[in-house]
Amino acid sequence: MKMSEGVEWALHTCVNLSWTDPGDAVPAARLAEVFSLPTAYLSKHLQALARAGILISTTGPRGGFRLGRDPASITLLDVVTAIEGPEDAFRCRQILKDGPGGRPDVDYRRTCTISQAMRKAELAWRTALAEQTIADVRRTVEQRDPTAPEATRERLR
Amino acid sequence: MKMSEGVEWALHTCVNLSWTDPGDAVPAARLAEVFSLPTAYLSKHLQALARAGILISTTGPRGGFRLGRDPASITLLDVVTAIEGPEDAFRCRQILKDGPGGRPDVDYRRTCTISQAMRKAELAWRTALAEQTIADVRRTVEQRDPTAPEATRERLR
DNA sequence: GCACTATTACTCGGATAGTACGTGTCCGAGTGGGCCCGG
DNA sequence: CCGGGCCCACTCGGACACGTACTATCCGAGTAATAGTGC
Repeated sequence: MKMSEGVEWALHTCVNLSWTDPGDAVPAARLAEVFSLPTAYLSKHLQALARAGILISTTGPRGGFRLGRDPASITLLDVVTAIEGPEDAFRCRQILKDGPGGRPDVDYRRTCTISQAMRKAELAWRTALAEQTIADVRRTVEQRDPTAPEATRERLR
Repeated sequence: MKMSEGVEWALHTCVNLSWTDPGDAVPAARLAEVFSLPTAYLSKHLQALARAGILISTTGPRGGFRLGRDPASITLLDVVTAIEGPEDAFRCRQILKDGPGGRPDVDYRRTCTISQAMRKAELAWRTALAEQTIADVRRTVEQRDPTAPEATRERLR
């Protein structure tokens, strides 16, 4: 069970973008060079964020990516879901259907006790992610390093 | 981010084994045919459970797998960790090291704010898994289908 | 000086290879039971 | 009848292919700024 490292890239990028002027778009190449990331691959992940409405992409000169809405309304769950997709990590294959007494018309993803237990845990995970926003992260970073906003802002200019 | 389906197999198998006599071992082939699973592949996962001490394996005639300890002391987290490994789904690659002001001697897996936020969520997930045991699942199943214990017991004889 | 237009450089976007991990399978080592033989 | 030893079938365990999903890259479509031109 491995999460795409694109999630890490996406989160850092969103925080960085939250320090720029809301109207200004930053090209993927600029965002990538901050962490020495492969530009094209980061771009691929940013496209996913754009499809989810987290970012807004603009083509042409002076184009690039900018935040699609207020950082306080972008949860970590939003970003993770945009990159990883909406499916749960634990997929109930409903093996009870192939077992004794298995009914083809029953949705064991809901009725199977084990499936329920695993879904309960994943719900706790998703809840914890949904409780934290990009704005929360940004605020914590600023408290630890007050120079970060201006430095990042200058770097992405 | 996809969890191995071996987790599902392992959990069902552990519950089934909890209904058999503690002293009796059940071969992997018998355990597999209950859900029409590929024997060799299930066996591979059961080996992992045995290495973790969740199951005890016995070779030779009348051999097989049996629970290594009381079902009440086997948490879902134990099983998941045995199959999936101890690593977190989110692996901080410490991209801050390659960013501006990155220090090579700093462990950003602990200091990075984003890493901390993701770890917080995974901790919630692990906690939820650790709160549920094989005995809990077994009890719920028995309440819904009182015939399950004896039926399974007979099937694995 | 100003408006319009054609050019041009810039950016995203999806289509295309490479790689690692999860999936699936097989055969050999080891073990315990059961049968045979002798006492 | 009983004990011991040998044989054999059974089971796990690790080593070996296959498929899928993540990683990485490239080139083309579209766009907006810009420079040039005519009025």
